[in-house]
Amino acid sequence: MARPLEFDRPQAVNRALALFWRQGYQATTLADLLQAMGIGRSSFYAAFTDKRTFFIECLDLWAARTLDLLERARTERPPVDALQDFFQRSFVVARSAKANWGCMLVNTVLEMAGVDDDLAARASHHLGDMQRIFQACLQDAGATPARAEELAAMLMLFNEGIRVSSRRRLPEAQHLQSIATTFRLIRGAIA
Amino acid sequence: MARPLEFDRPQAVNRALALFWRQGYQATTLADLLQAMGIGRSSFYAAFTDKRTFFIECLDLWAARTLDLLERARTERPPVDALQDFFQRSFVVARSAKANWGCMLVNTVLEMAGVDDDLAARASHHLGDMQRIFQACLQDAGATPARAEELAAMLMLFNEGIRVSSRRRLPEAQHLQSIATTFRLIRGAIA
DNA sequence: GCTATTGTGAACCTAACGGTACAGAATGCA
DNA sequence: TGCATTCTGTACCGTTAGGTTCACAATAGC
Repeated sequence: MARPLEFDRPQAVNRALALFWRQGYQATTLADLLQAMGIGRSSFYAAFTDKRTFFIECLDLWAARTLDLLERARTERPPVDALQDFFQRSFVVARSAKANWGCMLVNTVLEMAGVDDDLAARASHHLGDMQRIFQACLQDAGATPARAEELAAMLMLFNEGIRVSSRRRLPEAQHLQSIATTFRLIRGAIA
Repeated sequence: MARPLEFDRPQAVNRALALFWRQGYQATTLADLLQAMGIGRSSFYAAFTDKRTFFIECLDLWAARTLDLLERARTERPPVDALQDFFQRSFVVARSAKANWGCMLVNTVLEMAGVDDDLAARASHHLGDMQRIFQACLQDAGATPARAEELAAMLMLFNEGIRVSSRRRLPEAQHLQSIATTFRLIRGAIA
């Protein structure tokens, strides 16, 4: 038939995702995206419809990867260790990649609430999925369903908080300390 | 000499502040501001220099009011009650005013980090001031300085988290529950 | 090698942004 | 009443945003 795509789609999406993650939806212009992805305007619109649709694709991808990371950890370690590792790892990885941009879902909720409620709701929905995995882990660790639900809610609150805090360029030791303290409490509350 | 200002400056600032608080800096256009404030373009630029400068004025005002609220509560109630009331009140007020827009400082940190780092740093600085009051309250309540510092950090994390959570339009009971649970832990950790 | 098909780069479009210029209206003072 | 001062409404400006158009280039099938 005709020519194949000339650019590496997954790679281009990854580069754009990093931009959206760091700068948010509004502050990321099409020119930014095109330069980072190394493609032209028409290729972009042919492949991704428009900026907003593309942002949703990136957001969903970010969520899927994060949930997958969590689920994978759950099969490899004791459930609470998996959760604690999930938080710690997100800081270690962020530091080595110099990509301390928090949680894209949290960022999106705060940026878009009151501006584009559908986008905010979508991000919020993904956070709900995350919280459900938290709850499953805690239940696996022996918490009663009611207790697991309560602790999962607290853990999500902690997640939202530390992702904000991590964008404030505070000493990193504080964050690791907070994680340690929080999980000491969690472990105590399960028993 | 000449004419006095024809508009009510504090009122105009309040109305603009509400817009910035709800929509953030980028999503709030000059046209939005002018309409809400009920003034013309030239009056705006004569009185407030430009959009960014004006945003800083609103941000600082929001912070000053919040810190004042906190300090005032501190003189009227036992220190930990004052803190707990501060959080609870922010939800009660927000509900009655249908203004559940979280914390303008948290919103700004997340919106501007990586976009306008000076603005983000300014908001972060105000959060630091808040945290110092948390710490003072906890110390007044009998915590050792080291313990007060640790708990104040956790309380700031909780603040950042619940302000994100409050923009997700979740059932409000969950938030009041979280406040109660958190302060049960705090009180336990002081003793 | 010819052609139908499809991806691409560059020029272009409209709308909206933040910000400025300026004429005129409203005041205080003589 | 006349003048100097200053605040305000409106028109305007350059820039940039997201999005479209279209001619051309590159491929696969014959």
